[in-house]
Amino acid sequence: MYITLTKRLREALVAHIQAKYGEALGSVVPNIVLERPPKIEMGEAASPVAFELAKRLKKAPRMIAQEIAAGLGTVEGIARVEVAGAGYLNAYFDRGAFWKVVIEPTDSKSQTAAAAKAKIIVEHTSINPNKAAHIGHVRNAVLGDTFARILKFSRNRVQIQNYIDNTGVQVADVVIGFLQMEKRSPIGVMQLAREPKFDYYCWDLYAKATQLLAHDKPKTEKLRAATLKAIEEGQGEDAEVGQIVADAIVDCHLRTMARLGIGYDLLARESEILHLKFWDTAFEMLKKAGAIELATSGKMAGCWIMPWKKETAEEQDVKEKTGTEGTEDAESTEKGDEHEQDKIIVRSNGVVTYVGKDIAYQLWKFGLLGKDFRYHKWPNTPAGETIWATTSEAGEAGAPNFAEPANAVYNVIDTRQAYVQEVVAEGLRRTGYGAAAEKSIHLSYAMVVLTPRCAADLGYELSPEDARRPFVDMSGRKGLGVKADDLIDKLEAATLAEVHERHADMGERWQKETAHKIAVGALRFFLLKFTRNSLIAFDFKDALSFEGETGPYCQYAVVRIRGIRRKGTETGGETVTLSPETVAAILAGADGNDLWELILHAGALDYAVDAAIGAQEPAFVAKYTFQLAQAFNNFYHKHHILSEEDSQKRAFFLALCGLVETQLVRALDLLGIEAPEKM
RNA sequence: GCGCCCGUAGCUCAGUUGGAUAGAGCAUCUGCCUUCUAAGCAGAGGGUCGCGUGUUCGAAUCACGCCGGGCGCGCCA
Repeated sequence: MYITLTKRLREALVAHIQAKYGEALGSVVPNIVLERPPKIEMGEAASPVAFELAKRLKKAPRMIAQEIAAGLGTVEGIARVEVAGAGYLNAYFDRGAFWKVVIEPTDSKSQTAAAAKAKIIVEHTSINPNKAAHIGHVRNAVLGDTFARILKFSRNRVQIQNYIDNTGVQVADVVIGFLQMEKRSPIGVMQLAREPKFDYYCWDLYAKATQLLAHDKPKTEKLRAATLKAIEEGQGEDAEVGQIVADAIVDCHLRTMARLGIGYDLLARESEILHLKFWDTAFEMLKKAGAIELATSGKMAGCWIMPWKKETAEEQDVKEKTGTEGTEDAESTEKGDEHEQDKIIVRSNGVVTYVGKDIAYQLWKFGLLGKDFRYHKWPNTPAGETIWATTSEAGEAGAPNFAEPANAVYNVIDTRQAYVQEVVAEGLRRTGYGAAAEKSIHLSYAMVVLTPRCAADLGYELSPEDARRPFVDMSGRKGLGVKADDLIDKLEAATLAEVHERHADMGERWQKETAHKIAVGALRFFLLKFTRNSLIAFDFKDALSFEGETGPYCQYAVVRIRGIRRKGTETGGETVTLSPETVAAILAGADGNDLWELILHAGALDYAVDAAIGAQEPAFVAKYTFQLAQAFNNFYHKHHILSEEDSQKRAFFLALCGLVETQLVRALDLLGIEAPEKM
């Protein structure tokens, strides 16, 4: 609701300013900034636009503000506009009218509007299927899942894809571990893959394998290359074991993520990108468009590369005109070789790199490749879920239209891959799809790292240099990291102990379910409260905290409301109808400010969601949720709802509780958090 | 060396695109459970927004330069 009013106000201001000062301003449209004033006494929305106009009109800002305030006329839902300070325009909402809109249950007509919106793809998780998921992977999945929920809330049609690199080096290393180091047969691996915690087994094996492979480089390079080639081509025991490992690990990842309420629509597998010749098609497109070229000399001779220079289009124009392009003698430039940043797309042995495959995949997402996968239902999905996967065998009927071109694609990938992601987008651009390149959005985030102390707690011996550093990277190769399932287990144990203490009378199953919800709330909120750019230095103490700015705090506010409403319906059944006048009277003046601020905040979820999408920042919704819970707790302590003497006031309080509950539950749902009935 | 990100309270972080007196949580200290669940609330202390110079009515926010930290730059992904 907040966004509706500010939008209306902005439009009115633009129209009025254009009409009144249009001539003096010429074609310049002033930037109408609307902000929240620091105090509620100053209104709900304010604009400093008069300051900007003052320059052009050569008049005092306060004078201009007064003129605007006087001439603006009425705006629906806004009671009045006042001038404050040196020239601020402060708008005061009609509190009663706001309440009336916000308290009405939202109708279902928004559902029909959803169908009209364009399709958006969110790709997230995309963990190499060769080991257990760690907390860094969970940050990726939680960010992607939450952003997808936010997009859906804003009535977009969202398809969630999880890219499975089942033919990469990481899988190859584990295959080497099983076949060469442990001398297992494919059947032996298959049996092992059915055991619980297969992902944990691979976690250790992968660390061992890379360690061993690092010892004897020349020999292992060959072994690795051969294994990788066999896997890519789908030939022999290597490929067989690779398939077994990748599929089983994907199952593990799906189960882990399902614990956190994270699901997928499609598993897009790299093997199909290869086998269905997606790359071959993309390769032709890139060559035809001149996006890539065959290097004939230098160290990259024989490779297909994408020439790459970090410069803007204008700079390129200048270069073309001045003719500084084409200094081919590499000797003269030596280290500062401008080809140093050229990106290899196809290796000299003819094998395409990850970037190439990703370009093909990205082209497909936008419906530009002219090909499609075949699909089948993924077996062994977690209970209640239907997940489709690509296949190169016969497809299964009933798959959603995955080939429908996306209007926008969000790829949730950590910030270290920013450069490679740029290359992928550039690939689209140079193939002639600039619009798709613009809509190809890298939703980047900083890593989750460990404090040296945390790493020590996990039992890892740090090298002296690592111990001196502020943080330690998690590393699959080193086997260093906080495994997702371990952390969730730990959280569930901690919450269960607490729930048991508080509700010993409840059944065991109920206690476990409640503990689970709280654990998920704690973990998801912990990962979402940081903005994407912020490095998370993981610490068990913070992650296991249930107080303050945490998920359980937000859940607790809902639980309190439910308790009140439960007791309210038990004790008194009197129904009191609230008149708009009564509400307006309650909210009027300074006495009503606190209540009004709570209502205002409850009605500003749309604004938070809008800002979150605009900035691609799920943390905004987490912040909103916490603040709403905080505002409610404040209200809760100030007013005793059920013992309120005035029946009109009590009815209002109860209605307000209902409003806050609705909005909190919605906001929490966007974060993938469910509030329990009691906790 | 080049490129990207960051530097805000003791610690961990917000700060919605340049706005009014810089905010939370944790930690510390002081109060509040016979009243709707204390996973809570109220209050206190704690700041040269890394440093400097600019841009302008106005800068934590923008530009440039330093200082300090992280990441990326492989025929890995």
